Amino acid sequence: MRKDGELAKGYAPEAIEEKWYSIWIEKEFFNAEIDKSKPPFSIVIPPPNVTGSLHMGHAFNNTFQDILCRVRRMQGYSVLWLPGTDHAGIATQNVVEKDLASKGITRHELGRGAFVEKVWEWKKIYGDRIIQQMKKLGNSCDWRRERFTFDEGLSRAVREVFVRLYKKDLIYKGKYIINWCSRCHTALSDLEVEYDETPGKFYYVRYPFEDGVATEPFGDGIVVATTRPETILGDVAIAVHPRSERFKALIGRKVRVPLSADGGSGRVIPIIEDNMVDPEFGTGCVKITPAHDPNDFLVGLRHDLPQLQVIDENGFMNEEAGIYKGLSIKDARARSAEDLEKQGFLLRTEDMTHSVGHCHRCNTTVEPYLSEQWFVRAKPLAERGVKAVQDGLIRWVPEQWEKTYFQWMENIRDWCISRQLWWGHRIPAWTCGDCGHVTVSGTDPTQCESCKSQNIVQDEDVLDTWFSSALWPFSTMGWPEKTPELEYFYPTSLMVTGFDIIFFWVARMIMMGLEFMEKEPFKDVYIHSLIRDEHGQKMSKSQGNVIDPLDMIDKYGADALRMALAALSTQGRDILLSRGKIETYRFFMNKLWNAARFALMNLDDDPAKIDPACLRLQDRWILARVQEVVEQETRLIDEYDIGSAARLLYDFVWGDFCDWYLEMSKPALRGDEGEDRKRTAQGVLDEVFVTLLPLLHPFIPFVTEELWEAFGYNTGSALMVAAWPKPKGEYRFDVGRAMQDFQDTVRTLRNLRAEAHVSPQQWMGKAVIRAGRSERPEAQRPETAAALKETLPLVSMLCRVKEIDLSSTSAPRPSQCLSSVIGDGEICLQVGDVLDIDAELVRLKQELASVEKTVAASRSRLDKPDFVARAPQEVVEKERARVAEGQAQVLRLQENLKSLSR
RNA sequence: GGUUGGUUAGUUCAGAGGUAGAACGCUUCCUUGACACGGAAGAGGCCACAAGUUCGAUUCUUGUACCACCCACCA
Repeated sequence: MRKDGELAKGYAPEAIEEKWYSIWIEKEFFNAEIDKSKPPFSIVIPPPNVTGSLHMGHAFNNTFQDILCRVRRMQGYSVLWLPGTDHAGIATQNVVEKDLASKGITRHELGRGAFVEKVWEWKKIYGDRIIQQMKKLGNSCDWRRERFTFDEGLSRAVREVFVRLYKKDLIYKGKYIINWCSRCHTALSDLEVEYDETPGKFYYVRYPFEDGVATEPFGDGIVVATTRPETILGDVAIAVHPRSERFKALIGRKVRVPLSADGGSGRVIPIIEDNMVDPEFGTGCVKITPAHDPNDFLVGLRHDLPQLQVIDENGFMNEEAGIYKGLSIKDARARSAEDLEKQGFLLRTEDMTHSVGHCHRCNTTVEPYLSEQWFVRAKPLAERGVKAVQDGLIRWVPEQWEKTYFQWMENIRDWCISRQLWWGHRIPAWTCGDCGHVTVSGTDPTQCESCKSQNIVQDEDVLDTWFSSALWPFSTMGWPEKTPELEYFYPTSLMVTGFDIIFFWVARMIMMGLEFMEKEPFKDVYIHSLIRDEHGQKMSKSQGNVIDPLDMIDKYGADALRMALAALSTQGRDILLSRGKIETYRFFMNKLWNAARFALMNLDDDPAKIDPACLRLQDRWILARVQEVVEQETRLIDEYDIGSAARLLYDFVWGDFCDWYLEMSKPALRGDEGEDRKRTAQGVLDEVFVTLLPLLHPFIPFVTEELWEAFGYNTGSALMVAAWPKPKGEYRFDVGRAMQDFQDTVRTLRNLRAEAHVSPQQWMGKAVIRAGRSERPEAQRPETAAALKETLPLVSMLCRVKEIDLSSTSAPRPSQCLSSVIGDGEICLQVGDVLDIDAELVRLKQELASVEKTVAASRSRLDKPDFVARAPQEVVEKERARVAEGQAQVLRLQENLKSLSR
């Protein structure tokens, strides 16, 4: 049953969005069922952090996935879109700590247990909030299956993976130099460090020879350039390049460290040779500080040097630093420089820039720090990951990202997975207080597996949050159990995410999926670009340039936001978003709404039928266009080209359908062309909407669902579960060219009118279309003449011309008219005394010049024998037709000029 | 140092080997029986630069410049 004329004049999203969302939930349309009669389609959502609220990046990412899920559902797939959230170790711990700090509490005052309780409380509030926000967007996730990376099932999966990797010797513990954030008080993986070019200083420091023997060309010591004089206290050697003639004589000699912990004379250290030294850089000699520099650490291992730590985990000088103890790194640097200078060891300083690592969560300078950590041996896992992509098991879209992935995977380094935090999966390893053996176990052990002692203590550390995210595609479906979900929905069909987490997440999911499921975690991985503000800046709270998706939904509706994000998306370029751009798509919603309103005002209760005999040019054209759109839309979606898919619908609805077809359908719908024509025009409207609404639904689910109901199409069920349209052969009419000519005619006539500044109130005159020049048969288009004849009343209506005649070009030309050539004919608009002869002469001359130019261009092409011989026949023909038509137009324009000048 | 992407209208961006498109902004006109969240007309571009391939390059290739991004190194 149609809602006859009940539609409000303007589209109001707030009234319908909530209503439809609860209906969809109530009817269980989002529920994924294991249905072997249908092909599966599955996506696991990139789980947002529980720390904050939904931002534009989430909205974009989710819109993309929802569009794909809704299309596949309509295409008959059994769709699983599995939602959830991430516990986000450091990020969440930081937020909660900050919150506590505002109340004057530290986590240490609370203790580990109570603190973790607090974080859980936080998670409950903010985790729920972000889920609510996803629902407002219209996400069609199966909410029954919502998971959390730190929930019971997933924690079990994490432990299982840890134990299995440990047993395979793919996880190990060791004392290595790692990235340390002294504020977060934890180790970081290489990926969690962001490097910035920072101004610094080179300190040129002299290390005197221990034996006091001066040696040319060095004098009584050698000079080393360093940016970190505070680490001199931790020096254990000086290294030079082995094949450097200049330094050869020095190898094996000893120097004295120019600073000491007690203020006296420094330790004696050897001069060694190592390939790591670049003889061209700095002074050609490097001080070796294994405990505070990653390269020096490796040199130290090669030469069996001691690891002397002088900086502690809080970023202060430690016991070993003696008189410097307690100074911050910054203060110690100044103080060492001062002392070196006083004692004549500092020769000079030099300004320079170098890149300095910062914690990507809190921006504190990251220190290389020596400590015991857990690592994943990444190489064997990465090799399988590379092979899977090479074998075509996983397809990257756009393809270029494959290269980025390979480069990283082929140079992968071991992954530091332990974090000195409280919020996260605790490492399932127990160290024996008696024998020192480490017991790693899936269930909490009561005794040491080696000596059976009960004196065992669990490792304090937790796992990197990405460790659990890496398991997301299968842990969410019940692994390590063999569940029906895994069997039916794994591997997932598609992963949708941003390029910023290819290494953090995508690569690691691939490695873990292959290792534990023996199958790739997803078949396609779509990498989208990032959302920025209208000036191309990253959106951030501190910059104040954040556009909150929830605000936008409140203001413009979820559909407008979704359509904007979809239509603005392009491959390989960031999306610059602004409120104005979203508003554009809000206007589109209103346009669609009003087109539907117009249709409903003109449709009767009983369905109209199309009588093929009553179809006119515009009907055939729009029906044929709809079939093309169905075809293209389906193809674009399959190619994940969501941007083009959205723009195609936008342009079709606004341009072809509203601007042209609806206007042209008005006389028939009014009944001006008889009852049969009215019924057929109604049938065409019906046909367009019944096809168009399903195509639009994945992008703008709310408004289309409302309209589907208003049109009465929802017999039995909702649009959300309607079938995806297929092109209909009976509507493939070949009328594109004729319609094009019709449109050109209308546009030209309107243009003439606008040029003459004649308003419709002032005057509705007569126009004559002169067409069909017999002496130029190659430039003739009989189908156009026929079509124009049929649609002449429409030309008159659209151009607001009272009277219109179609005549032959051999017929006499009307007097006192504006004219313009079109095709092989011309359009004359009789304007009577209003005609400004001088202005018209100028205009005609311009038109003549432009036609002559195109004719000349085509001619020069045709004059080249190579062109005629080598260009495809149809291109040559086109040029010939262009010349012929142009020549006809030149003649006509010359005639007109002559008759006007008289 | 290396990788990848970008350079098209005032702005933001599509685009395709065969005469350059949209949105927003701008100018003029129009409250016409769906829509002023609208309609009509218009102005506005050596498609960054250079060479090559081609009958033909804004489109393909290679360089150059500039802008982004990422990776590595930085004593």
